[in-house]
Amino acid sequence: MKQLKDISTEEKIMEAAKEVFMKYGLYGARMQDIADTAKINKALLHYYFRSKEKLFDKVFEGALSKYFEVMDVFANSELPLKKRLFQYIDNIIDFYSEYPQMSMFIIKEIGNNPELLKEKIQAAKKNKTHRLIQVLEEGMKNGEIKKTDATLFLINFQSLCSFPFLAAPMFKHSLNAHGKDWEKDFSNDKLKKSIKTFIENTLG
Amino acid sequence: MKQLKDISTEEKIMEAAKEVFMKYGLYGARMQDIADTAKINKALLHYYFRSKEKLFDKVFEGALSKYFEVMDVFANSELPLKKRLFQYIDNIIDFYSEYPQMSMFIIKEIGNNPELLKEKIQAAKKNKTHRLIQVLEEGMKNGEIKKTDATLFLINFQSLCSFPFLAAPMFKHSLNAHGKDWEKDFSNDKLKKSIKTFIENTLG
DNA sequence: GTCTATACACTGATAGAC
DNA sequence: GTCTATCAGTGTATAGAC
Repeated sequence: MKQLKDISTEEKIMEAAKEVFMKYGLYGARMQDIADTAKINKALLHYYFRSKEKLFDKVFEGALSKYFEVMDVFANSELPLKKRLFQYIDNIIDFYSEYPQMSMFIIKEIGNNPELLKEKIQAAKKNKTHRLIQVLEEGMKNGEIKKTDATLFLINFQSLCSFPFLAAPMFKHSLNAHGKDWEKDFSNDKLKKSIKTFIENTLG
Repeated sequence: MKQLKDISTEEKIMEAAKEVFMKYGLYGARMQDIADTAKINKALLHYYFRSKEKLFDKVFEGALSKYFEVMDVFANSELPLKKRLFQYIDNIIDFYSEYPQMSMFIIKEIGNNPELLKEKIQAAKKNKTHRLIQVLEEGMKNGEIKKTDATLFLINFQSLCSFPFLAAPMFKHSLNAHGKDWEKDFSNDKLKKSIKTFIENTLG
């Protein structure tokens, strides 16, 4: 059984590692930077996690499962399909709001090391995205929603949910630089509503 | 006046630098990696561009202006507003198709160094996004398009155009892993059409 | 302009005191 | 478990031959 003290330091490291790895990626991140952020010594990083790669793996694994665990709520529900989609929108937007860099981090690291990470992704994602497409196609078959390209719908759907948080820094600079106020113009509720409208228009 | 030989090597470096910087970012990229990619010696990098930072600046500047220059086509045209939007969609999708990492690169680097890059972004973007919002709001005023939140529309619009290319590696793995064929299921034309449908539904 | 050799700082990682 | 000191390897950058 772990002691409270152990958890504290280990989790301090994990939190710091998450922050730094998400910002700079595997190769760009510096162990010193992680240690400073966690307010501990560099050597402790190697004491808890043997190497940079191992620490990164832990962070990446955690990010992946959190990322896809939101999809469970959607897949397991017994609500009507469109209600499930709406609920999923609420959940995923709230999730991104809390972890704005999550999506970017996963995409970027997968893009850089596709082979290395393949198994992890598949393990975490199994029965997630796949099930969503399946459910969509079933819903189209039995007439619950309008017929459309399920894959393309999924892409558009994920785009609308994810990109605003990825590109927030850019939007912020761009809008603020021209007198517009991002904090005022953008809100999670507005975004949710607009994505729901997209669903209504696309799936009827 | 530059000689042809000079341009050749300098551009070889720029191409290689673009590739490596986009993949790993400013801090993750290695000069050796850039030199290898350009098939030249490491010392030559410093001969043409004095430092890593200076080389990065050149790459980032080029990326930014290319990224926003696509918007010019939109802003300067005298076509009806919706036709301009449709033309912009065609252009930006073709552009991302050629430079899939461009959007990610800019977003990521702006996110990491907001202060450092502020002026460059503003210089490159001036009268671009701003003008687009302006044009949209004018179009709503004179009844050419349906009234809606211009900022939120812009976010959704950019999301639909950019994210599919950012997340392509993830989508690819996810779909291929479950029997679906990304290369078959996804095409630029399908994406263009779906975004145009979004425009129709949103702006009437 | 292009290469080799090298200076010098920084990085991940380990040893050893406490 | 936590720290300081330190090593080997790699990184950016420069000097100098051709």
